[in-house]
Amino acid sequence: MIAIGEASRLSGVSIETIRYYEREGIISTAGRTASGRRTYTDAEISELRFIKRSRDLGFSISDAVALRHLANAPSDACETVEQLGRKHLFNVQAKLAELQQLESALAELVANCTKGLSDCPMLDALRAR
Amino acid sequence: MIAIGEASRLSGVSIETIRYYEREGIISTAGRTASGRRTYTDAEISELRFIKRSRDLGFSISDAVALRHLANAPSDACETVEQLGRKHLFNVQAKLAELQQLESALAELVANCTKGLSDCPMLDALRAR
DNA sequence: TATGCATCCTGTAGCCACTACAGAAGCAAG
DNA sequence: CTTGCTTCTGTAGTGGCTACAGGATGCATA
Repeated sequence: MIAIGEASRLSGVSIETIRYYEREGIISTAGRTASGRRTYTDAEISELRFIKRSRDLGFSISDAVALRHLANAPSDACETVEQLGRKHLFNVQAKLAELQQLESALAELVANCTKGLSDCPMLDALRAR
Repeated sequence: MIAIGEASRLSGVSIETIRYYEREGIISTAGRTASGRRTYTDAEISELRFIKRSRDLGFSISDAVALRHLANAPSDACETVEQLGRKHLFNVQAKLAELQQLESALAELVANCTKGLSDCPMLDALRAR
């Protein structure tokens, strides 16, 4: 019988988060012992791991849930999965581009710091133009 | 006399956010007309712009506030500013690396979709190993 | 003067996905 | 029986906004 602590260790999802997932209906409701402690089956551990992997790939909770449903669907789910994946990849690439721009802007500002072009080039940049 | 709507247009900060900033003590308290509407001076618009630029560079609100204080400090603030900048740049670079990893993992998964190596390679990857 | 529309006000609740308690109860080993 | 670990429920907090509801004010036009 798997308790929540071991479920957490096995899935990589924290105890608090597992309880949160259950509360929010993101995963199925765990069984209980006579004294009220949650128990988990292997299938439920897989469920947790599936959500965890999806989250680690940056999918939102609702996407993760959708993917899980698709994983249990009869078939022809693959196309829908691919669409979800492409949409997410697109968003990730957009965020990546944004972050790269930010990085170079910031790197330039920091590099100017040591050059002593003015009193403080970084503050100058932040001040009004 | 600058009203909040124009302050918003001039600074690029939304009206709701300006009010939020005031409520939280992030910017100084705006003056009021007889009927209770907020009024802004040029200095306050600059203040908003400063916060906006800092936020656009990804600094946290508390960093932005710290930078603003440093901008008004007598001098030798530049070193502290540089430290803050470097710390932030470091975090941004870490996040960037993480996102790049995520992007390639996701891109690979999506690329496999069309190859039809299995029923659905993406779902396979999300399922337990 | 009346009307209508834009702008503004306060206060509260919601977003995302957790995370962090407090206070109580259960369980296993020595 | 005690000690210490685990688990329980319930609630509140995080960051940084954003989105209302319901009302007041300001200004231009008919």
